[in-house]
Amino acid sequence: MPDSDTAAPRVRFAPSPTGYLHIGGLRTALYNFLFARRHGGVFILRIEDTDRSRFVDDAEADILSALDWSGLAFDEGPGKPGRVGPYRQSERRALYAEHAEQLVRDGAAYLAFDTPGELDLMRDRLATEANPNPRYDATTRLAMRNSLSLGDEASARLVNDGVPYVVRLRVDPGSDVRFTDSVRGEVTFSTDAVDDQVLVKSDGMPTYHLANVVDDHLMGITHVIRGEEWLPSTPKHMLLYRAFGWEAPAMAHLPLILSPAGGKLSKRNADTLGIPVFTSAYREEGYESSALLNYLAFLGWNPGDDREVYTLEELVQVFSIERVGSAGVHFDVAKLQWFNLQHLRSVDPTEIAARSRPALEAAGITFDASYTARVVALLSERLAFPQDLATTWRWFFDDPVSYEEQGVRKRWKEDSAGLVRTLADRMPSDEGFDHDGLESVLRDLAEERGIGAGRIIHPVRLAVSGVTTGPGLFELLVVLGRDTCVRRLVRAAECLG
RNA sequence: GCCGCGUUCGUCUAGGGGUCUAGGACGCCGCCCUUUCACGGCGGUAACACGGGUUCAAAUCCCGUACGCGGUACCA
Repeated sequence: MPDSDTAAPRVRFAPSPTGYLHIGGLRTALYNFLFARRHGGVFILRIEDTDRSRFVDDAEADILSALDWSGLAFDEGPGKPGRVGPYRQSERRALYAEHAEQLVRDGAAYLAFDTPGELDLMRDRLATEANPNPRYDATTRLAMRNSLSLGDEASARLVNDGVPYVVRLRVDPGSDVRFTDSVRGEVTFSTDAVDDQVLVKSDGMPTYHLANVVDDHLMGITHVIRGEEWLPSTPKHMLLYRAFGWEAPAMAHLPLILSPAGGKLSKRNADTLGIPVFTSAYREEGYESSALLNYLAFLGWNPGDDREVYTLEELVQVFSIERVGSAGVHFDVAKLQWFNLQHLRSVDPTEIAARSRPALEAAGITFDASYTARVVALLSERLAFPQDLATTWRWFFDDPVSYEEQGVRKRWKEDSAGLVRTLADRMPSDEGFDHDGLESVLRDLAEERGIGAGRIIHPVRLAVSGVTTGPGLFELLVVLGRDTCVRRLVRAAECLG
């Protein structure tokens, strides 16, 4: 329906299966998704697997499952055929070859026979302090082995002899390439600074530059939304569109996600700071996908008002590419965790309980769905992650094995053991074992002894939980149940004296 | 080195010439909730990189410098 409307945008997320889905990649996918949904357009997933030397076998499966987990459903892509497939570049080789041939015929590209060794030699020869990275361009190409320097007959002979070659874009210096970027405005590059980019590698595979332009055109992509690392190669793409005589899609280059330590978020400078770089790790750490997406959406974009907590559906309603910022953004786990807390609040306790099961069982706790759900409900907004039940809140499942030292020093007095024992003796029977019943028993005891309620409340909390923090005392006692409470009170009285 | 992009509290940001003694959120700190608390309420800390212009008026426009980031591959 939307794809039959020519006015509807078509966007794509085009990851390379050279690794698992990076968190920055997820954000790029998210912005593409939001843009497509916001404008009633089509969101396409395209696998850019043209680098067979860096190909990772299960990367595509990881990308697919990460997208599925986060709810970024694509309309067309591998396993979801559309009219412009296939959606894996390795399955589109013939298309690139045809187009590369066309460029060569038109004189916009040429054949180059230089071996990797020869290229190194050229760079070594030409490299100076002032120019450490010599380019293969108009200033150097005539000194190299290509169809321009050798002539058509000579190069045809080489091709016939089976000499490997690449196809390079012929970039004419002396002009400017100008385009409007939706997030940065007008951007200009001089063709003097653009090299004769390789379009087809000697293994016959296209490079990203060729494949991306050919596919975006053939797939009817109207808006290219990608990371800023692509900005410097955009002039090459523009030159290609021009050479093919095609209209270029609108461009939007997203600010990069930076590590708090500086630089792109990578395994090296992020993992060590506790910031996972792969999407799957966020799932494993117990994040809500909606919270991750919410956080990612706000990394480089904001709706312009003070509201920050949004579901994916709500983000679709307010997203606009114009409000995307242009400066690099630092990843902040603390804020992500806050978003997670916000999102977890709206998840049903039964569901959270179910999700905590693996962690509880790994901790040796026998899973009890209804009891766990009651604990979750009691903890409500205090619970940051389902698996925290097995750590921070473990005492809801196992008797405390120790008592927080500082808490004992501060709250456990000479009379505590006696008070706790007395309370254990007076624990109401099953019918009276509720919030009010417990409170009156405790307060009566305080009054009887002529002491403040806190004198009993604090030791009791310590006795049953081992710590000094948690939900309201009476509510938690009710959840723990009479037998557990009595047992823990008596035990604490013995241990702490 | 060269090319490009960027620069408002520690972080994410609002701001698009006067309403800015710069607002919000996270974090942090304090107080309150006389039962706790990582919850909640209240309050606080903290920023327009620097230098020149333009203008009656600049965080907002222009130039330069510094700094950061990206690119500079037969990787994407």
